[in-house]
This record gives sequence, structure tokens and C-alpha cells, in this order.
Amino acid sequence: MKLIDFNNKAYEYNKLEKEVLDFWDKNKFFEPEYKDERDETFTIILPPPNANSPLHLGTMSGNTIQDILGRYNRMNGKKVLLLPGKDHAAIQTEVVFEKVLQKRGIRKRDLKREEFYNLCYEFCMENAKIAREQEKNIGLSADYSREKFTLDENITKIVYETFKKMFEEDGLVYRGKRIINWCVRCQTALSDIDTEYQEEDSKLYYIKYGELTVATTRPETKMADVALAVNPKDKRYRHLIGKVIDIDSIEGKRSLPVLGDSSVDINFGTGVLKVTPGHSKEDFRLGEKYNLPIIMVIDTNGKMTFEKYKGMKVKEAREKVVEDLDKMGLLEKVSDIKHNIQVCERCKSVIEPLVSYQWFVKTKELARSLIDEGEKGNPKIYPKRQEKNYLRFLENIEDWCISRQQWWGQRIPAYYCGGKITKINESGDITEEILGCGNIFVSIDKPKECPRCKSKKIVQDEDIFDTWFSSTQWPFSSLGGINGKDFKEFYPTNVMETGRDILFFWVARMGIMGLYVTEKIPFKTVYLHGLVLDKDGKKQSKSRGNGIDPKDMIDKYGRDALRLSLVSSVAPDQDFRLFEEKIKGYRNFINKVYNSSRLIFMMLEKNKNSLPSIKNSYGAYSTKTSINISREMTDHVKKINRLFKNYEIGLVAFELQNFYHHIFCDIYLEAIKPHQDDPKALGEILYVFYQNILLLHPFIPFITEHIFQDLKRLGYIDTENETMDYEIYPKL
RNA sequence: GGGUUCGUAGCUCAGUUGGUUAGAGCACAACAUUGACAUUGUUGAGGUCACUGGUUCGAAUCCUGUCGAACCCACCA
Repeated sequence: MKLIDFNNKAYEYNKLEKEVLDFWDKNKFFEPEYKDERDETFTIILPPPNANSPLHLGTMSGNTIQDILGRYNRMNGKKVLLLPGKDHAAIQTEVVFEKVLQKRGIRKRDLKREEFYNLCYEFCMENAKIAREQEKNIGLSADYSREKFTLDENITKIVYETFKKMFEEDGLVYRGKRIINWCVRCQTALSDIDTEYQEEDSKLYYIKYGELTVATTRPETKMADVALAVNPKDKRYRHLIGKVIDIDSIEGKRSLPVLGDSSVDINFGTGVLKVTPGHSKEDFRLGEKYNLPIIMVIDTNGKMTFEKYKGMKVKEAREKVVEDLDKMGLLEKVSDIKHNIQVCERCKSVIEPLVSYQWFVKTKELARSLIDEGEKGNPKIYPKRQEKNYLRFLENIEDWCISRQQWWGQRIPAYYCGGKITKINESGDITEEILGCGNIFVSIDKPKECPRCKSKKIVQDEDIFDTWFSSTQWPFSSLGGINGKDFKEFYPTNVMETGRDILFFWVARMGIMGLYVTEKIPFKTVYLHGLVLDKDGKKQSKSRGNGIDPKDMIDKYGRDALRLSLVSSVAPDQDFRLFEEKIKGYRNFINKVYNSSRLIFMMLEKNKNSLPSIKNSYGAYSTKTSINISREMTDHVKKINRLFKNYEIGLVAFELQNFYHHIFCDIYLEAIKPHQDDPKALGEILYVFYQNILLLHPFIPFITEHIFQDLKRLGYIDTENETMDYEIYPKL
């Protein structure tokens, strides 16, 4: 690294930042072993970004916050590990990559599973490379020698081991018949997070059920009804609860029991609900509660299985059913209704709730001990108010469907002796039969035979794991699992910094899986950040065209400026607006840092020969000026450390800038200028300046590293450290 | 339906456990400058702290209610 050329009046960030970047890249400063003698560790497992696209600003903002915490702790004598990784993001990537293939004129169904997997793997590796460059480019001081990908062999092995232990030892995983969100187009089960709601105009049909009338938007599922339900508080129907009523229907005469359940909304429609456990989530729950049978009339292609409408698509069947009901005199009336329909987040197809055989984790039992810990404040969550949400989620947690009918991901290591057959019988009941000796077993390596009957005819489950099943094990799998060397040294981690939108899906379940596998909660502190919005408060996205290109901003304003813009005025869990003028403002601040350094270096150089005592007076506040810099510094340093303790990163950034610009430069430097030929004053300037540069370093490490290198080279500071990250942060 | 957050200058936001005259940046106006920095400095204008009622010696801050904005969870039969 060359000395800063102080002939330039403006800071040449691009050139100078690149020098720093190269310097860091060539050395191993960010590997914890660099200072192996340090005892106390500080670990952050960085949330692995999806390997299907370059990083967006939200991820970069998170990276910057984590880097600031990493550097701050490094400067506080800790052995710091920031562990980077990339996530395969199962279904999301699969859909993205399908579109990429489409552009190349290839259809997924024309490829073999393995071919698809390999092409997708290549695609992800390319994107991971871009993301890695971006991370380094904003100065993320992570240890890339330890970087992981969620589909790395050793990671998958740990995920498989967990699954085996859950299934075979503890019975916490089961294969069950439950209702799931089914995407007809993607042909897969989806978790709630993979779906969203869209408002749609539709019809509400009032249909006669014997003496009662039911209002429904889904008449085509009526052949799968197994009961009716009313609210016990509803005076109109209270007398019918517990009775069985006879009805006429398309499928003939039937008898349906009438249930009383408080979940029924008295004010919706007629206040009578038809219970269809095969095709509605709420009804499935009622079915479980009252032990009702399950009937299905729609298959995984979104087509009817009921004989009369066999093969028809749902919408088509709906019209036909309504027509038939009308003919039978069972249709009372039709009204318009706006309602939200659940659609696949990726392809926007309508979700068909249906019952199928899937793998589930019994999360309720596992959540119990995490709730106990949570009530004791473990982990500590910033902002604190999210603790309530976190606990409530855990208390209401449902069994977790972890199987997906996709190709991109970790294939479930479950095997069926002789294979299996799933079918829906005449009465619409779904059944599954395991062939061979009926054994289902889990094996981490590819098995040669059934361990029970020794049959060689064994078939692996076609499904893959939900991406969250692997990512919730990331805090320990990325450290090599419970027997890993890194695990022993760095687990549990100190901080989990992530978007507040995945508190439930990721953070809470990481707690569950971590506690189950390692008997420890994987992190001591959770820090949740908000979303990055544009100037008008809208979410930044490519499709809106309001997204800021990080590379563009780096070229225009530099890395340090971008970093500041990503963390300044950021409060935990609070969305913040980012726009170009803001970044420009931070560029001006960086320039201020540069020019004040230029002034100080000039003053020092000018008096170089008359400064034998500089190191003696170093650290002393000796000059009388209009400002009491000693007290100002004391207060400032106290404040900064206090804010750091409370993870008020945005406020720290703000205070640092404010102090440096308006106290240090505008007042102090101006006041001390007249004394600049006094060696004692110069010692003081140097000391105050360096303290400030140290304080700023975690936030704007490029320019401060450069200044540090120059101060060291010119002999103004006395240090053995090769990089500023190992200097000691000002404390009182 | 349940929950959370927010509403402070034209804009973006600070404002610690209640305490003088409510702050900063941007934008605006005037002035300065060849001595670190026009990517600068000084000064100025600009606020009924959404509204209402209350607690208090004292409220932007605490409490009640209203209005407005955003978000999360559940549900949408």
C-alpha cells in the first residue's frame, strides 16, 4: 500500500479503497487463527444469501452491520470469526433456474433429475462467486477459508444425521397424511412462507343442506364434506348441535353430523360451515379435533377425481356443480364476494390445499424447552419487543412439513423396502402402501439392502428437504457439526443478525434445531434489521425499477460512503429509506475525513524535526483552547461504547460523524491551529485524531486503514500490528 | 379479528430515565474564502412535535381516545 498522496485535494476513493482491498485479500487478518493466542471468541455465522442472484442492498446492509460488530470486537481483543456461506434456497432457486433454462430453450421436464441438478449447481456457483466478490467489495471481514455452501457434502451429511436421529431415535419425524399447500404448477408441497395472498372477486354460493343453508366459495368440494359446523353461541342453530341431519346432494342422499365449534364465524354467510377436511386447512383441523374421516375429490393435478366430474379442472367443475345443484333445486342464491386466495409465491398459481403423505417434524415438543429459555431472556432479542412475537410463534407452532416434491436440494435419505404406492380409493380416501417388508428406514450413505429383511429392492424417497430444514441447522453444520473443531471453539455464536421477516421461519426454528441437536441455543443475541426502502418508502426491487445498484454507488461514491449509508440512521427492526443523495452526503463526510487527515499530516510533517517529544506527549491533553477536548472525548467515547453495548449501530454511526465533523474538525481543529508549531499541541492533535480514527474504523475501514498505515510508516504511532483491526478500541 | 411500529422543519431523520430557547443533514437565502476541504465554513429563514383529553410544578416524551400511514400473525368456509 502506497502512502496517501496528499497533493490531491479530493479523496480518490476508488483507487485507495482498492489498495486496501488487495492488502486485506493477500493477508489472513480475518481468519481467527491470525491471533491464535486470544482466548475469548466472538462469532457470527452470516446468514447465507441465496445463491440464485447477486446480493441486494438489504443483504449488504446486514453484512455491514455484522462487519462493524466483527471489527469492533476484534478491536476489543476478541478472537473473531465471521463465517460466510451461500444457500441453495431450494424451491426459489428451482423456479428461478427453470426460467433461466427456458431462455436457453430447455424445458425442465426434458432433463433428467441429475442433469437438472448439475446445471443448477453450476448456475449457483456462478452466482455465489458474484455474491462473494460483492461481500468482499464492501469490506466484509469474513474468513473465506471457511466459506460453506448448504449443499456441500459435509453439510448435507450433518443434515442427514439430524434427520436420522429424529426419525429413528426420538420419533420426532414422521411420515403422515396431513393437509398441505399444494402448488399444481410446481407440483410440490409448499410451506406458508412460500405462498402469498391475492385479492380476487369471486362468488359466494348459498347451498341447501337439508334444513340448513351453507354459504361457500368452493361448491366443487361439497362431495368431500363430512360434517356441518355452527357456533355454539349462535341461537339460530344451537339446538342442532350433536344431531345428524339428512341432506340431498349431487352424490345422493347423505347424513352429516352438526358440530358446535367456536371457530365458526356467526356473521359469515349463513353462519353454517361445511366441513371438508380433505380440501381446507381449517376444516382439517376440525377434522382432527372431532375425529372425522378425510375425503378427497381433487388430485395433485388440480383435477377432479369424483366420478361425475372426473378429469375436470377445479374451475370448470365449480360451474358444472353449481349448474347441477341449481337443477336439483339446491342452489338458493349467489352473491359477489371479494376474498383472498392463497397463491404460490413463485409462480402465482392458486394453491390447492390437499391431504397427502409428507414428512413432518413434531415441532410442538421441541419448541417447549426453547420457550422456557426464551422466557428467561435467552436468546436476547433486539429490539426487545420482538421477544413477544417470537414466544407467541413458538407457543402456536404447528407440525412442520419438511418434504418438497422438487429436484434442487437435499434428497430425503429415506428408503422404502420394495417401494410404495399412493392412491385415492373410490370413496375419496387417500392411502399408502409400502411394498416389500413394509420397512421405511433412513440411511446416510446409499444403502445396499433393507436392514430388516435384507431385500435388495429398496427405493429412495423422491422428495427433497424444505430448504429451511437445512438452513435451520446452519449455525452448527457450518462449524462442522457437534464433533467439529470449529464447533467446539466457536459455538454457540454471539450474534445472529438477520431480517425481521424471517424471525419465525428461520430464527425460531434455528433455536429449535440447535437446542435439539447441540443442547444449546445457537446464538446469544438476535439482532433484527428492517428493510431497505427507496425514497418514497417503497420496497426496492428490480421489477419496480427503483432498486439502487450497489456497484454503481461504489463507483460513484466509494465503499466507505456506501457502508455508512447502509447503517446510519438504522434502528433495529425499523425500515429505512435509501437514496442517492444520502450516499452522496456520506461521500462528503469521507472527504472531510480525508482532508482533515491531510491537514494533520501536513502539520506533523512540517514540524517533523522539532518533534522528538511527540511520543512523550502522546496521550496528554495539554493545550488550552476554547474547547475542552479532553472532556468532550471522554463523554464521546463513553457514549459510543454504551450505544455499541445496546446494539444501536445506527446511532453510533450518527454520533461518530457528528462528533468528527462538528466537534473535532469545525471546533477543535480550528481552535488548535494557532498552536500547531508547539510540539505539545501537535502531540495532542495526533492523539485526539488517532482516537477518532480508531472509533471510526469499524464503520469506514478503508480510509481508516489507509490512514493507520501511513501513521505507522511515518513513525507517528508506535504499533506492531499489521492491520488496524487489531489496534485497541478506545474505552474508558 | 389479534399484534407491532410510526406520525417532529419543504424532504430524510435524531431527540436517552419527563427538565432551560425542540436538533442534524439535504434543499433554500445571505456572506466568507487564493492558508486542509466549493465534496468547505459562518449566519439565517423555516416547527401548533397528527389531533383530543388527562397525569405533572413541568409533556415531543407518560396515560385515554380519535385520525392517518406501514408492517406482522391468523382467517377468508
